Amino acid sequence: MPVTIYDVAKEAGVGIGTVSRAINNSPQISKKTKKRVLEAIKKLKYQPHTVAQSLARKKTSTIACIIPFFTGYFFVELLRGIQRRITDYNYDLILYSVDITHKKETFLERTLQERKVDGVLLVSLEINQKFANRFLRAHFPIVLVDSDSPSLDSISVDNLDGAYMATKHLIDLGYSKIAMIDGQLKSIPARSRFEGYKMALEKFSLSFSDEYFVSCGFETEADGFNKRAGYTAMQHFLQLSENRPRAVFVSSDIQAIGAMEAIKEQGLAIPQDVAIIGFDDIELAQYVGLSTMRQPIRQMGELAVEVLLEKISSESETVFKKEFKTDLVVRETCGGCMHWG
Amino acid sequence: MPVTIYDVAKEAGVGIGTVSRAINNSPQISKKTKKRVLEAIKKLKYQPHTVAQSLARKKTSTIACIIPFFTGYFFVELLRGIQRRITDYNYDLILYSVDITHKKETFLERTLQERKVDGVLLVSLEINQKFANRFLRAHFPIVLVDSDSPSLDSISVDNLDGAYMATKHLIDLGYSKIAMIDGQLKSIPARSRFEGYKMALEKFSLSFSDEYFVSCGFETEADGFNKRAGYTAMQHFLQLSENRPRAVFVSSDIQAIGAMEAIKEQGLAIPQDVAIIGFDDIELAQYVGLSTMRQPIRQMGELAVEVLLEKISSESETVFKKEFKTDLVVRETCGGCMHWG
DNA sequence: TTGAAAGCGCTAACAG
DNA sequence: CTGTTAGCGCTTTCAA
Repeated sequence: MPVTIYDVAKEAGVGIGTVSRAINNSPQISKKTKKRVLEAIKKLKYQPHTVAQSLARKKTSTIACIIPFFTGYFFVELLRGIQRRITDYNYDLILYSVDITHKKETFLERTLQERKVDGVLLVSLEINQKFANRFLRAHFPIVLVDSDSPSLDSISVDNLDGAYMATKHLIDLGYSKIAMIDGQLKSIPARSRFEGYKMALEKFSLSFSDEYFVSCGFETEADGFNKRAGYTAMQHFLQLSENRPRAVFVSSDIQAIGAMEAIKEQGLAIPQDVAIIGFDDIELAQYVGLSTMRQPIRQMGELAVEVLLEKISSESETVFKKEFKTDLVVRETCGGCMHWG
Repeated sequence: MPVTIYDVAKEAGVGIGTVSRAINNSPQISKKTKKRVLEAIKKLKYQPHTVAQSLARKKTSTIACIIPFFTGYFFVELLRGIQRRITDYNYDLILYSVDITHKKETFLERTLQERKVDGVLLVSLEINQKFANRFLRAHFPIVLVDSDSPSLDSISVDNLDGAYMATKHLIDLGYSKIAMIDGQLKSIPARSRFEGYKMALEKFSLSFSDEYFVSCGFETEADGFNKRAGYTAMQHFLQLSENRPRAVFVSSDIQAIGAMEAIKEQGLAIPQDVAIIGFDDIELAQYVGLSTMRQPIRQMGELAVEVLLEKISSESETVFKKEFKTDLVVRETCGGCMHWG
């Protein structure tokens, strides 16, 4: 039923090789015959069969993106950037979403083995050395986004710097009892943000106190970057009553929103009683007036695709590293700078 | 370099057909040889090449999802449902995201021609009869989600009923000057919601007035279901000053949020001066206390996959139609029912 | 230039 | 049950 390259060849009175040359803009074909073949193609409404092409070319024009779905806005925005570039380059995107039942290892294994995609984008997920090596050995292109690993390409955000700036913002505003709510420390971004926080304290001669730091390690389900975790962590600080921190740097906006709920539930005001600064600049942030550190999410997605496709086509061995900076977005939750209606 | 079925056959001392039978759980193979083959497979770390399988089987175990990216939460939630089921069934999902530069027709054409996927999920997008017929003629499975077309499978929401219930809720609360802000009327859901609104007015003997209806038709970029459209539409109503509506049913939460901003900017209070009810129940809704009609988004996604895969495997010709109902979620923007802290 | 033929790696029909 | 063989639809040498 479907028309094949043989039908076209017959119609045009040429061999199938010639048809192939015509559709692949091979220089090894005369203008004349090419024209004839193209006409036959149009007449028969022929379309090459992608799967057959993939098999013959050993290339699928498809990449995989392995991504955790819990991250809400960050994920959507990143995917938007990825999609845009992917489509520009005429590639296809297979989406693998990691959740409680479907682990990242499953998908890494799958992409590595099935040869259904030419490369993979691993988003916000760590990769262990064993897998990293397997990708390297197989010369299977992979780029990490919002994550990092020494021997692999990666596009990330300078979390340490962002956390430093956030904490510094609080200090600049005059706060000194500054706490931090972080994600699970097994997460690299979480660790870097912790470092940035401590670095800022140190730089401005404020001492770090265990009491003022919660890492949401009790959240086993995910990475701790969720609303409930923020809520619970904040309750911990509020129990300190008069000793409670007057400002807290929260490692993600979604946690910050949970924290804000806890504060309001205690009948306390933001920022008068407790100031809050988040991280991410998710869409919700502007609605609740949350000051935060913005990540250039879309750009990260676009760049990731560019790097991956470059890797696929060039086979170059150099590892690519790019670290974006974050921007401070001042809104209402830190006080001090309130200059709007 | 990569190990093929021939290597396994040689290692196990059998023919390639036997190897194929072993990996495809064919009943036509003895336990004994199967065991031997499986061992050889393990020893050589053999993995079937998906692309080759696809070509031979004429089946790709992949489906496409064509979806507009502007819909934010609705989209994420739906995709979550889709992903879950897709993974359960061991299928892959290729994502095509429609935006200003990349039109749905491009992707419909692509899926239809390239034979890279076994079926397609068309989300929140209309399909014209010409394309519908092409899919039908090609026996190419397609299911519409949050959309409809007479001859194709579809999973949608009872927008008319939802709009009716929303409007009725306002009426029950005692409002009579009830306006509506809708998306572009070229959108089917927008039209149905308009019908539901009018039907409720009529049922309770309130008269419909042009002045109290704005369809965001001036928004050319997209479907009008966005924040700015809601903001602008609400400004229109507020210009009526004392004649302004006292309640408005807004066709989507995101527009409702824009409308709420316009109201607050005028120094008016919600719901005291103007009550608002939305549609969708996006995540933001709960943060701003927006009463709204909830759509069972995740379930729609899951069902869509089930229906599509069923269609792919069974070749049945019966068209499947499912219409979910919406649920009223009462929060703070309509007044009357405020019974929480 | 062009046609013929040999794969790409696998499935499935066909003999035995 | 199992091996052999003929495709699946295309790309790519290799001669001519």
